[in-house]
Amino acid sequence: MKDERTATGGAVLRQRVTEAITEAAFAELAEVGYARTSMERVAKRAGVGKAALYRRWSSKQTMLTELIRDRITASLPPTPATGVLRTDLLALLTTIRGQLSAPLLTRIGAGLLAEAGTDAALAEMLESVVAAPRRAAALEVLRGAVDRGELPPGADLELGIDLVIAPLAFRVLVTREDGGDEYLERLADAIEAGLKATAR
Amino acid sequence: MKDERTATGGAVLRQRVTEAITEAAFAELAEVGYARTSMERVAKRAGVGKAALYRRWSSKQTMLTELIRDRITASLPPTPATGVLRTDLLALLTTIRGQLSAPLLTRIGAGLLAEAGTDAALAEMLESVVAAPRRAAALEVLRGAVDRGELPPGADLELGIDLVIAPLAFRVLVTREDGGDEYLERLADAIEAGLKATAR
Amino acid sequence: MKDERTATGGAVLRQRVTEAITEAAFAELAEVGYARTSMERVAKRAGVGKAALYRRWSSKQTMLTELIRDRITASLPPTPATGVLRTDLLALLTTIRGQLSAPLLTRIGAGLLAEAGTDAALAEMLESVVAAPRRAAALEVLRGAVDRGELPPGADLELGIDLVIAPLAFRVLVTREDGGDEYLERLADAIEAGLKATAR
Amino acid sequence: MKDERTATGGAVLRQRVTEAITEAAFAELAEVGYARTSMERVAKRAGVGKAALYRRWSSKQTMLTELIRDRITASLPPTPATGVLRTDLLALLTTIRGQLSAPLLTRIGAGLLAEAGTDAALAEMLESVVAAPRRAAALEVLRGAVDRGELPPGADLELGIDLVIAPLAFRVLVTREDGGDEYLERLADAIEAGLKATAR
DNA sequence: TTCTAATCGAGACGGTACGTCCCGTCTTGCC
DNA sequence: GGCAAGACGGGACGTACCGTCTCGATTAGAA
Repeated sequence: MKDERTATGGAVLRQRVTEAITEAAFAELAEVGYARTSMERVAKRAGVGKAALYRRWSSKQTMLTELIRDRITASLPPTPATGVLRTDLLALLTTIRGQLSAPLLTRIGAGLLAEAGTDAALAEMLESVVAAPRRAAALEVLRGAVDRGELPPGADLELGIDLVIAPLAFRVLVTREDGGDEYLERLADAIEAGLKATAR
Repeated sequence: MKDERTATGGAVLRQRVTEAITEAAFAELAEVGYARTSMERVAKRAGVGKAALYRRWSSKQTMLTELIRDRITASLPPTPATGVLRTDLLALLTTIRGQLSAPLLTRIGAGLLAEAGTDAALAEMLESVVAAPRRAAALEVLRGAVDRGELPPGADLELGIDLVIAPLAFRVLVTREDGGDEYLERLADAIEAGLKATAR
Repeated sequence: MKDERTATGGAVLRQRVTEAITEAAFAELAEVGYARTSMERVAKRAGVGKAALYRRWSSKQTMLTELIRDRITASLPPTPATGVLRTDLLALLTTIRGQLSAPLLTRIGAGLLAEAGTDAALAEMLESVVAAPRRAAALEVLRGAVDRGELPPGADLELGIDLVIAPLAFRVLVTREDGGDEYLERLADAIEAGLKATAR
Repeated sequence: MKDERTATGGAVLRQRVTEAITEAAFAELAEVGYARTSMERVAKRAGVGKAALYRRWSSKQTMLTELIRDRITASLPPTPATGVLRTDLLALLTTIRGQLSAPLLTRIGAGLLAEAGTDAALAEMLESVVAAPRRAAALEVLRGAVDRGELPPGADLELGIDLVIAPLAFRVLVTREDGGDEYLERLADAIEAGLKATAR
């Protein structure tokens, strides 16, 4: 996160310590979840003083938010462009399903969302890092289909985005079923057909 | 929930106290959210000893889970049966949107879900009290449409349920946009057309 | 210290806990001294939560100050009244020497005095509980001698008080020699003769 | 103390840095007292890195002990020798009073003494630098009086030393009254008369 | 004058203690 | 026996220093 040096001489947060903390924090998150992760245990586990944590982040919330954001940011979805809507949709749905199914996310996803209700900075982060890129990818896929004439010009692409993301996210994160390949295929079919019906 | 008398003696949990606690708890939930609601503050706010809380519920989780469950249970969605799929869907979507938009739910919804990741009892409660009835209502609407021939016999009704619930929930709880009437209409159109495309 | 009950029902600081803390605190004082005594260790040693300490005293300083004050207050010097100045002086000096030599006092006396430099409440406490009673006892002894004609009417009794207390305190607390019986006798002689020389 | 050059290279502890630290340390001592003086604040105040302090002294105790010792050493009392006991005593008492009244000493005196209880090196320093020279001066004054026949040969000069130092120290450092000139005169009278009475 | 090694400011490091807040349990005396 | 009040042991929070260590920049004696 930081680690860029200051103007003159001066101390700098050490990469090794940051890495040890990061590793310990994710291990705790995986073991006890977002709410029960404690700074004290993270520090102990990383073999580090509590101050090393607070030198990097101003609070527990900030630390977890930032660590998770960085990890999520590292896995942006590519935008498929096969030239066929159904194929593009399937590829996108498969990618998103894979990212949502990551053990970390299923473990802490809801906790993050909950925290976002209180913490505007976290909410903004989730929007910009998690939601926006996926909405953008979905929008691009749909817009391509409109350009190629696979979807009518008046199709409600905003609704289309919701259809791409919401049912899958719901299934994986809330219902905690995995959404098998067949599910994805039928979802892709439904999205395509459904969107055609939304043209003004 | 309780307030049934115990076996011996004449002592019974007093209704007035239970009500004061309930009121205070929801007030705290609304003000500070699920995670930051503390038993200490609820007791103080209710003008009640902490023991009065623990006499009724075994833990903070249990108390909040139970209180919220009772409140949610009180607002089960009716199953519309107008004889026309699109009308039924619109009615159902409107009802669900109304319930999801309740200030309490937007405030603590994600927190509940997060806690459910750790707390199996809460997860089970949410499934049985929140999800199942709404899935059942959606299923009944869709099944009626199949019976009337509005949907083909092979339509994937499980996916249909997701389409009814997920995009709307996502919009209201995550995106925090309200999903206006026009959104509901297009969504209803997309569900109907989409489901027709899922027949084997 | 406290332990008097509040008006209605209500919790009360438990005597047993207070005693355990007191015992642990004096044990720590004896082992590591005033400055290095820590609340954390006192609590651990007493088998008590830190909060139990802070419920009784608002800070470490306050706790130690109050505990020590109470212990000191319990040992007020009696005022000897044998009718002979030299005998009275010897008795008083012996008593004071005994109290100053208590292991606790030699261990923490200077620390208390140091803290008093910063802490006006402590300073006032030391003055009223430690100094004033001893000054009063000395003054009474000397005034009796004036009344009986053993000392001239113009003798400087304020100086007399200093002569009774200071050399002995200095020897025991600073020089850390004990001031044997012979020392006390010569000191008594010097005080008597010295005071006679201060009459205007 | 230091500032002598090392074997190789050109590096030497820089005088300017040492001076800045010294000045900052005494400023902190004066402001917050012995116990609350922190290395961190001294370094910051001196515009110096913490390492600069630890390069010169091995610990906070050592640093403060050494700095204070050097400052005290600079103000040894001269031994008056007027040929008349009472005059010598008055001169000595006046000098000692002046030194004890120095703002620094009244601020940190008790703290030093307290620390000396734990820290043998500090205790030894105080004895050799503070106490011993003053005892020696007092002893020389008294011995001269014995030689001149102003005091009997058997007079208890050890007690005499206590009488010179203790009441005055007590008044200035503990009672925090100043001991006016009249007090010194009566004290001198009392010492002279008192000592005459201690001859075997 | 150039080289070179220790000192410099800055502050991160692992630790220990501070004083606070909340958990879920326990105790007290009133009703 | 329920009740209000709140003390209890325990654990985590975020802060302040301790004495040590790490950086790159400075500085002054030796070559």
